[in-house]
Amino acid sequence: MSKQTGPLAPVGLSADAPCCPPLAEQRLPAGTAAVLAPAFKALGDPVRLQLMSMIASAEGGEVCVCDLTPAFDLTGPTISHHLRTLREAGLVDAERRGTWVYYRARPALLRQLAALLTVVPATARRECP
Amino acid sequence: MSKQTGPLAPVGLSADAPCCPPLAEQRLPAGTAAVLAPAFKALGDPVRLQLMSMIASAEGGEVCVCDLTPAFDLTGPTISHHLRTLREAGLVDAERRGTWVYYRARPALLRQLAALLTVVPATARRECP
DNA sequence: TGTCAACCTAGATGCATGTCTAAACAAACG
DNA sequence: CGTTTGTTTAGACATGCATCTAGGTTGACA
Repeated sequence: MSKQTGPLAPVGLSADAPCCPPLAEQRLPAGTAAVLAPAFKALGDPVRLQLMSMIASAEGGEVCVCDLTPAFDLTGPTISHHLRTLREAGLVDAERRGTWVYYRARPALLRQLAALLTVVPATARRECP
Repeated sequence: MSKQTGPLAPVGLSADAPCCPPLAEQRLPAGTAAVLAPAFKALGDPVRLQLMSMIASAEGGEVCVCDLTPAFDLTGPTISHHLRTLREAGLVDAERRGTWVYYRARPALLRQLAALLTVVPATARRECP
């Protein structure tokens, strides 16, 4: 295969569940767990968590790889590998424009993960307006 | 991160940040990433994600291990290993009462992870109090 | 006290992952 | 057309992890 192995894995359920399937409210089906666990796993590395943060918080919504690489004491290929992991998890998206490649976050899946983790304990219920 | 790598690592920053340090708003410091990444990694396995859901959604806030084990096609030791992983990540807490061991969720860290993932798109900015 | 059940620990094994170097590919520039 | 720079792929190596079987610990109960 000359091109890509897993370009933009569409995750399968990001489209129809935009906001709130909370984890603490009912037992997670095995299928959903199998789909979402890889996303958590992708965030389970300090380097990738920082990369994700740098991409998500970037001005204009995107970052050049050339700005990401020098922020770590790692080689270019290693950063590229971590970016690919984030890409295959559906957390980011890449686009080449001329010499440089730009990464941007995919908020749909991020929102889904956040909603899943949202715990609303009965003792101290707290709502965002 | 100069603490211990031990069993119930108190995560070190769960107490003072109750609500909203969003990932997409500023770059995550390396230290914070190193502390939070293990929690995401712990959730990065389908079995543990389901265990976490079963614990967090349990009636009365706790579950007996004897109710968790038969829900999977895995041996007892394997379930115990996964529960230990969740425990060492600070996501759950265990207590022995008589013959059985009960697990309950620790909402502080869960809230922190959820807040971190909260994406605040510029089009619909949303602020917590 | 002895025995049984629930749960955990120890050690082994095969697969996955993080990192590197070397090399390939892509785009710009002389 | 060749060279230089940015980025990804390929392959290798060491470490980590999910799972198992076997054995240990704890508590209840006759």
